[in-house]
Amino acid sequence: MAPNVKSDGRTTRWENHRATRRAEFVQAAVRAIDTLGPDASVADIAAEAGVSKPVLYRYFADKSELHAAVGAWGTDLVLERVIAAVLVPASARDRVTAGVEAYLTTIAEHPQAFLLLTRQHAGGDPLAAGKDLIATKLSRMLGDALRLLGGDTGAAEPWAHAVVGLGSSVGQWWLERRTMSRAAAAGYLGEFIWHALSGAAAEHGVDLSALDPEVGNVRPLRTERTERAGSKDAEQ
Amino acid sequence: MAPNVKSDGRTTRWENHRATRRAEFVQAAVRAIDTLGPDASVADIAAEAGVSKPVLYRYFADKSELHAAVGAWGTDLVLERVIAAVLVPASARDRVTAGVEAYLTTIAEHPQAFLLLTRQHAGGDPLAAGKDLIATKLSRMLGDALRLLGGDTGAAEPWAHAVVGLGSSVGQWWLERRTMSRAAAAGYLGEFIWHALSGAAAEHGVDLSALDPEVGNVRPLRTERTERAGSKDAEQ
DNA sequence: ACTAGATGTGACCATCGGTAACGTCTAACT
DNA sequence: AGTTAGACGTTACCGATGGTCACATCTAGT
Repeated sequence: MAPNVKSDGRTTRWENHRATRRAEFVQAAVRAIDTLGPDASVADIAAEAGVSKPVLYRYFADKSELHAAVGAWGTDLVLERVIAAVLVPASARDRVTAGVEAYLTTIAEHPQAFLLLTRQHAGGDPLAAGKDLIATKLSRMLGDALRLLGGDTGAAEPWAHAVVGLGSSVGQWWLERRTMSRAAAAGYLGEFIWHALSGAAAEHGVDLSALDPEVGNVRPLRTERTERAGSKDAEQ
Repeated sequence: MAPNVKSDGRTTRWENHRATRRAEFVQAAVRAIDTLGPDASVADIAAEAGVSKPVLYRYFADKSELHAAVGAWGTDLVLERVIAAVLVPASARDRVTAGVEAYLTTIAEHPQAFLLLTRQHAGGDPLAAGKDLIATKLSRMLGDALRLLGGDTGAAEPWAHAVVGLGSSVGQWWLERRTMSRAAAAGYLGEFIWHALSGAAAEHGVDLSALDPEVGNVRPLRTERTERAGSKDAEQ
């Protein structure tokens, strides 16, 4: 018999199911967006998932919440890849470029879905889009780094938003007009970010490139896989 | 009889009027957006202008074209202010910060309208939003500067988009959560941009701060106000 | 057997971008 | 003079889309 004799086993029966179902719908949304573009309608997404609209609306309050879920999925994917790339043992600057390259590689896999992330959240909607999610996490990382280095932690937030906006804008540009190879774009972009960060660090008497091979204590970037349930990569 | 020659004084009579009327509608759109937010409907804008929808649609093919017009207006305004601020005689770095401060000041005057500029253009719509306009102009400026300095002109486009995206993202963040003063935000942002550009320049053997007081030939920035002239496709 | 809670659908509503049809005014042409 | 071109303006309507309702069904726990 069931071990959990809460008030009703009939209520708790679904709790597990609902999470997996919701994840399925997010994947369906990603597929629909990949094929139909970021303006895919809710009906399109429902059709892709093989259900009708009201079913979707039982899992997501409105369209923006669905978009936010897609954004969270994309955020996790991008962060995962970028962090993995940055952790490789190399010079600090090369690691920045590697991170940028991983970023471009990832968004190139889902170009349409990525465009959703760059969209600002619609007016009046309190739910934050993917960009804000990444900016918040990055802001925390930068803040920790600045604190360790004895820098001005006030810079963390604006710089985090700067890097995110920069990445989103250049990413979109690169996806739409592929006027240069991924490696070239990553090189230019990495150069830009590296100089911005290392220059600022140098101004405060810290030499970032000093910590090249030995990744000691000055690394606040923990792997920090978001403990969101589910393997997002199982797809297609 | 009716001559087949176009003796159209009747045709040319309106050409001047239409331009001013269109500008009026753009201003009405800005007012409506300022009060109702960036999602103001076409009907709202028409009401603000004191006309009905079909009148608007005689001047703008669709909503995105109206938005593009608002974007062009904002672009001109921002560029005008920033360029004026950058032209002040001071150290190169101070001028960067002054430009950033002018930028923040300008967008703070029309926060809602500014959000329109940050929105990406809708899917399938070939019309570029304000961000792309600025990015294109900035790209040309950077390209000229890089050519003069003997740098790699390939960096112009990605860097231009980087700066624009960075500005748009940080601008939006600063407008929404005013967690720091304008001067502070401008300081951090200016620091970031300055190090990115000067660091890259230094890598190519150019010292940007060398050209501090005398602003000589390294100035491809023309004032270039586009909207007044009417035809904004004067150059590509 | 009964119930809770999820599953599912087709029909429906409200909003909004965009258009059609219709009519008026006025300066320029004949 | 009368005619004409081209703008002015409105009401009413269409179509797509986000979002909801009412109603029916299935299944596991009580």
